[in-house]
This record gives sequence, C-alpha cells and structure tokens, in this order.
Amino acid sequence: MQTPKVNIAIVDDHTLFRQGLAHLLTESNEINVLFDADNGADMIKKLCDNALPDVILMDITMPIMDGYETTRWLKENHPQVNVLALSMFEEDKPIIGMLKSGAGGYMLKQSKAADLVSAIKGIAAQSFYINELVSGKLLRNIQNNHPVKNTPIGLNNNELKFLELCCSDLTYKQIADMMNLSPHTIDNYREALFQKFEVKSRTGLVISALKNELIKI
Amino acid sequence: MQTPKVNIAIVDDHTLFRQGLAHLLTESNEINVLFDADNGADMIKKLCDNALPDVILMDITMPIMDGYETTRWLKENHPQVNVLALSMFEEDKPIIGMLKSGAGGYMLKQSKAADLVSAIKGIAAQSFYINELVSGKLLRNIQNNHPVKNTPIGLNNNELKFLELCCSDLTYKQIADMMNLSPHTIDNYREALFQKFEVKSRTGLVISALKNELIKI
DNA sequence: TTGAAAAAAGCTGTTTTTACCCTATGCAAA
DNA sequence: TTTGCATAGGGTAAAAACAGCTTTTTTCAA
Repeated sequence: MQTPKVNIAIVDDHTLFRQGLAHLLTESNEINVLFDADNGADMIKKLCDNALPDVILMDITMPIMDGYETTRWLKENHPQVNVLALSMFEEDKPIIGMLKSGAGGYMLKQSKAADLVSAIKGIAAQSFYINELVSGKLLRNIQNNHPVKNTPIGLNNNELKFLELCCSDLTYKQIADMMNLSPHTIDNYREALFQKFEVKSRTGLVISALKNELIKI
Repeated sequence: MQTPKVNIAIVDDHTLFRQGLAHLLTESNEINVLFDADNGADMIKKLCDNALPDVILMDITMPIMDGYETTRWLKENHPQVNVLALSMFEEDKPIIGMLKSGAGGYMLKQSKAADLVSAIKGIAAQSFYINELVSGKLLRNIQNNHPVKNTPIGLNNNELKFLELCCSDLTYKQIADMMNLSPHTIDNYREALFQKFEVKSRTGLVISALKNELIKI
C-alpha cells in the first residue's frame, strides 16, 4: 500500500482546464480531486458539502472572487488548508501577491504534470513548496530590500474604473466625461496610479495592470 | 458498436492544458488523441510520425509558429484535416482571423467538455462547426458589409518589433534608440500602425495588438 | 546594368494630449 | 479641531499625434 492520496480541490474559471486537470491528476493515483469550482465564491459554497481538501489549486484571475481574495479568505477561515497558486503569469507581482495572500507555493500552468504532482505532494507534506521560480523572486525581493514591494496594489472603486477606461483609445478628457468627473480629478487618479505602479506613462500603466491581472481585456 | 472514434491532435503551448484535455477527451470514448504538440513547428514534425488526424485543436498564441500560421500551413499541405480553434479570446479579430486562416470552428477554453466533444464530432462530420459565438461574428461581419474587416493585420518585422517595444513604459525616443532608428522613422511606423489598427493613441494600439494576440506581455 | 518605381528612412513643422507641478475646497471620521 | 479624502482648479513642459515633404535603399524589369 502506498501513502494515502492527497485530497485536493481546483478553483479556476476555465471549465476545460479545470476538468482536464482533474482527470490528469486523478490518473496519477496519488491525488484525489474532491471538487472543483468556478471562482472563490463557488468554492466557499462547495467547501460546506465536501471534506476539507489538503491542498487547493488556485487560479488568480477569476470573476466574482479572485485568487488573492479567495486565498486570504481560506487563511482566515481554514488555515490548515494549503493553497497552491496555479497561474499563467510569471511576473513578480502576482507571485509575491499570491504568496503574501497566503499561498504556500506558485506553479505555472506551463508546468509538466509530474512537476505539478510533486508540488502538490510537497505542499501537502510541508505546507509550502518553493521552486526556482518562487525562490528567485523571494531572493530578489530581499536583495532589493524594499521587502514589501510587488505587493498587490490596493485601488479604490473609482481608480479601478478609471484604470479600466484607460485601457482604450479614449483620451483622459473623454474618460472624465464618462465618469462624470472633472479632468483634474482624473489627473489625480492618474498621478496616484502612476506612483502605485511605478510607471511614467499611460501605456506603462496599462501594461502593468494587465500583467498584475488587475484588469482583463 | 458505436461510430468510430474521431482521431485528433492538440496543438497548444500550455503543457498542463494540453495533457489534461487529452485525458479528458479520451475518457469520452468518442475521441482518440493521436498526439499533441507545443506549437505549429512541433506539430509539423509530429505529423510525419503519426496517422493524419481528422481534427486538430489549435491554440492561437504560441511561440515559434502561432495558430494562424499553422492553420494556413495545414490548409496548404493537408486540406483534408479540419482545424478547430481553441482559445481564451472571444474578440472579433482572433475569431474571424482563425476562420479566415482556414479553421472550421472556434471554441472557447471556457467551454464545457461535452460542448467541445460535440464540436469535434461536428467538425469531423461536416468540416465545420458553427456555434453562436461564431455565427454572431460572421453575421455582424456581413451586416457591417466591410466583409474583410477584422482580418489579421500584416506587419513587417520592424513594425512588429516596434509594436512590442510600444507595450512598455518607454517613450518613442527611447524606442528609436533601441531600434537604432531616427525618431522620425518611428513616427512613420506609429502612423502606419494607427491606420492599420484604426486607433488614435498608443494605448489604443497596445490594447488592439493584445486583443489580436499579435503580441504577448 | 541601369534606371524607374516602390519602399523604407528621415526631416520640419504645428496641434493636441499627457505628465507633472502646487493649491484649494467640502466633507466626514477621528 | 484636526486629519484625511475625494474633488477640482491653474499653469507648464514634455511627449505624442498629425501633416507634408525629401532622401536613401531596394527591387525588378527593360
């Protein structure tokens, strides 16, 4: 008899990816997929009807309740559940952001299945799984000694709305009209966001926001 | 005995997605996955060593040889093979673009497995599979009677390089330096791309390029 | 091979939009 | 009261956008 299977859940808004991954992992005979969910809110519902998983594979970009928020909720309400972030993005900010939210590891969707299985087993056994991808970011984060850099950036509703409208062919004046605000107010939002994102141009802002999965296009 | 299985191949640069999907589809008992590939070039190699598939599931964004190019190659060299585009993107341009390149259908990765299986069976039987997503775009394309709008936009190497550098915090002057060209020449590229993409600002250009999967960030 | 045509690269402007200052008001919470 | 905030303003400099034109390079057929 082998070691007992690891019970997991998969939270991701791409149905095909979720279901395909579930089959793939089940076939490894080392992992048991208890359930899967479309987003954080869906996961919370399904947690009630299922045994508590050892590990939850968590996407970042999801409608309604995203990976950051869901991970924070889990650490608040079920701290014994390990979260393994699973994302397409290899930028600093989402990685550091998910780890800060409470994820114990971070894997790319570009990974091989065998590596993902190791990561799941690793995180189930030790509550964390540090691969090269993550350790590099962590190291760089320390070496740069602005340790809390690259954190998820807190935006209020208007800033977020503005950020979305920024991802377009609209001028700031047109954006101001659409938000029923003075162009000067818009200019304040712009200034604030440039500082938060450490950029110097609207294009830089848009690219950063997309890389951090704060907005979708 | 049922109808014979449909032989397919999967071309996608995300290993986990590809393998997971292969397992998922195999389990349906109606589909047989002959092989999978990382990108178009990889697919061409593997085509030699395998039976010709009935249907190829094709991602759009891939390194080395993308979905558009690969589909065109297939239609040129193996016109009897049906291509079903499988992408995250529901914008007009990638959809129309893949169809124009020769794909017989277009499915979202957000689809349910059962729908994907129907699409594969449909396209194997009839060489095309038109769902609501696609028919809407086609209809709109006809109604707007600029029928060849939303086609993939042809860019030369310098324009593409410029476009990539545009997706950054760099000024045009800095981009000119990096490309060892005069800022005036860069201005010509900008002008040309604005016309091709029908935009009025660098931000609009960047967003369009991303939506059309001409560049990645 | 040559020279006409086309494409690519470069230049001079002007106008509009962005980016970056610093200040001020109203309002609500501490 | 004070603090913090969202809002709004004026002014300036830089960058981006737009237009019209010249030179260089490439291409290809006579």
